[in-house]
Amino acid sequence: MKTTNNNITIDGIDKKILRALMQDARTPVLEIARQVGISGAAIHQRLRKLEKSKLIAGSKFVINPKVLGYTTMAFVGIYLDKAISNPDAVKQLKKIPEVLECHYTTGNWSILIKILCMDNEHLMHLLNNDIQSISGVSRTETFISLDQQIERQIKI
Amino acid sequence: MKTTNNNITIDGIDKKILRALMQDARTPVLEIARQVGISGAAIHQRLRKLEKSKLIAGSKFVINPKVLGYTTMAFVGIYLDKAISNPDAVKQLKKIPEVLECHYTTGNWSILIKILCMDNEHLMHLLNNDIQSISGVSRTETFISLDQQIERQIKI
DNA sequence: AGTGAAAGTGGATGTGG
DNA sequence: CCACATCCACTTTCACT
Repeated sequence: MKTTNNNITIDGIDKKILRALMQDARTPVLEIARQVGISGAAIHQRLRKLEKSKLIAGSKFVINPKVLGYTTMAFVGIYLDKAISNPDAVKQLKKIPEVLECHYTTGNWSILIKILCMDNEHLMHLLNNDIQSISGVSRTETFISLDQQIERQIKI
Repeated sequence: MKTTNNNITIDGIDKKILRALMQDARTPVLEIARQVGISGAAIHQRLRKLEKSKLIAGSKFVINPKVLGYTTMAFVGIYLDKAISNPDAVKQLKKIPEVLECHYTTGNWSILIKILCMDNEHLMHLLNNDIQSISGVSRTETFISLDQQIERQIKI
């Protein structure tokens, strides 16, 4: 029931605390306390330990982009000329708000991005006008996600 | 300054509220109130409206997997035999906790997954023992993410 | 490490502008 | 749609175990 890495040891109680907060960051400390059977103050102490260990990176509100009309997600593999450095390309990609993830990958492409658009037309527009126009981008390969069937964090 | 979609209208104040909470889900309502210059009660009313519209999907604690020793992220494109249905394969993939995302994609592959492992050996083990062994999986292509340079939600 | 209580702060709500 | 005031719940801290 214990997991040890990088000078941090988390036991079953820590895991229960984390699991509760990973589901809902606003779960009251006292409710977690009731669930695991120790006092609220103890939960609080453990949370401070977990924050100090940097295991807890923060908390985020998750918004549903579909409500705003963003319905088309896609992955785009990007080939870069040798002339351009990866950091320069990433700098340009950061300016495109629809780019949600950017990875420096092994394999065919230099860069793999995840991008969220309103619709196919929007995607096409971004590919042609914003991405292809970045200097050093020679070619792209696009994979549209018809359905995201799994979305989760690592299991604690 | 106004954005309208799917019967929901969010103005500049709503956007400020969302931006604050997307950064840190535990930002106190009263602090947001101070920032935008209206009362806490008004913020609260707007939050109820946003929740009702389903724009707010929830809140999550974000944990840093590196602290637990998960340092290798990869994307795996999966080819499926025509014999196997996509839902059946996804059902198997859900049982592998290291699989964080699973997309039904257009293009070469049937499925694209994002996977988080301790190291290359762990990745190899998962590919050979867990993923390749799923019935219907004929072939995979793996792209290791050497560095994730962008990670964010859609801009409000 | 954990408990229990005390003190401070923020969340939730209803009334009224 | 917002402000103010109230009440209640939660967080945070501390002395003690």
